[in-house]
Amino acid sequence: MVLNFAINVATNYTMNKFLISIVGPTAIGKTALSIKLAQHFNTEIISADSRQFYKEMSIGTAVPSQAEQASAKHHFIHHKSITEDYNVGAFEKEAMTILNQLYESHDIVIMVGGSGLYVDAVTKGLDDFPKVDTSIRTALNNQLQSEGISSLQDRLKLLDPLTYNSIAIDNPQRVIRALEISIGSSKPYSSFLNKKDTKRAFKTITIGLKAEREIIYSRINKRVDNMIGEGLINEAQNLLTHQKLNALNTVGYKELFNYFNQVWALDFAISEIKKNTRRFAKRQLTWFKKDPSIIWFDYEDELSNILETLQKRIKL
RNA sequence: GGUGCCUUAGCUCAGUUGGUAGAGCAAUGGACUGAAAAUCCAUGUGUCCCUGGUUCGAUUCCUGGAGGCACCA
Repeated sequence: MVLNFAINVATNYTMNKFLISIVGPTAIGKTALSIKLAQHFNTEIISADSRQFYKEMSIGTAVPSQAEQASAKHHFIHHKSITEDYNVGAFEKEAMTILNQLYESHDIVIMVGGSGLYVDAVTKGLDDFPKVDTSIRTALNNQLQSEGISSLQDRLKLLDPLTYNSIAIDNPQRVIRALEISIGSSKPYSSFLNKKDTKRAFKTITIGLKAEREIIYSRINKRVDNMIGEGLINEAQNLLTHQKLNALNTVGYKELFNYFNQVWALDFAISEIKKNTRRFAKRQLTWFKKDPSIIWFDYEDELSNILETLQKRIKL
């Protein structure tokens, strides 16, 4: 205990590495800001966007353009295939590896992304869970199909009453996740929680971009139209054979699959993309709103204002 | 110009045999520890077109008006 205390004091005292994390709803201008900051601080960018990982998707995920990627080095863009299994835990580990490498030659690194869970995985850390066989999840999903959620709930109540009482019990993904860990490890899911006292070797400064809801929504509508103009329909059509993959359970693609499968008219599919993107933005706002450490700026604020705030907090 | 029908939530509409109203969609609020652009939970926001009358009481019935649609001229 005494030793741990001493180490913590020592790391805090010498901490002079910074992660500037940029968050906010989709289509508000995070990418542009991240590149300006990367250029200003002569550093690189970590992307925390759960769909920009996949190299088969570009237009619908609003991946930074070639020019943008040329003006600042990006990590975690197009580094995985949609056919690979990928998740937050793997992302956290890879991100920490890259960050440690970057901090050898940089004092400041930029992170940008709209996936709140992935952002928090880097800044706050996740608990360690044992790896369990994927067949368990498959079996649980089959059980959900054949017997309904209540049979899964009953099972969880037996294996992990603590989790049964604390999670959103109507949410199949939560119930199945808790069950697969409890079954696969023979220990309750809850027994793995809050075990890790995460200490990062860098200090995080989080910048949030905000705008009136109406402005966000009109930017979303415009962006979707632009995506269609840039060839999203063709990009989605080429992925139709993979439509069942989790990576393609993605706004912009799943709606067009309904068009290709002759369930929806094209105009309707496009308006659904807009609607689902609006709802996505709303969920992002809900996530980020509750983090009191975020320093918010209007999407039209001058870069100099943001830099001024950052300079005050960065003491190298 | 005549006749008929319509006007209620952001949209499409239901309804009240007279006691100030409710569905779907849209929207809004929230949750979130390896599916997270995923998944799940909660919420009805209203000059019932205007005016006058009847009535204890009118969004509902009656008079007049406005707007819309259809048909006839």
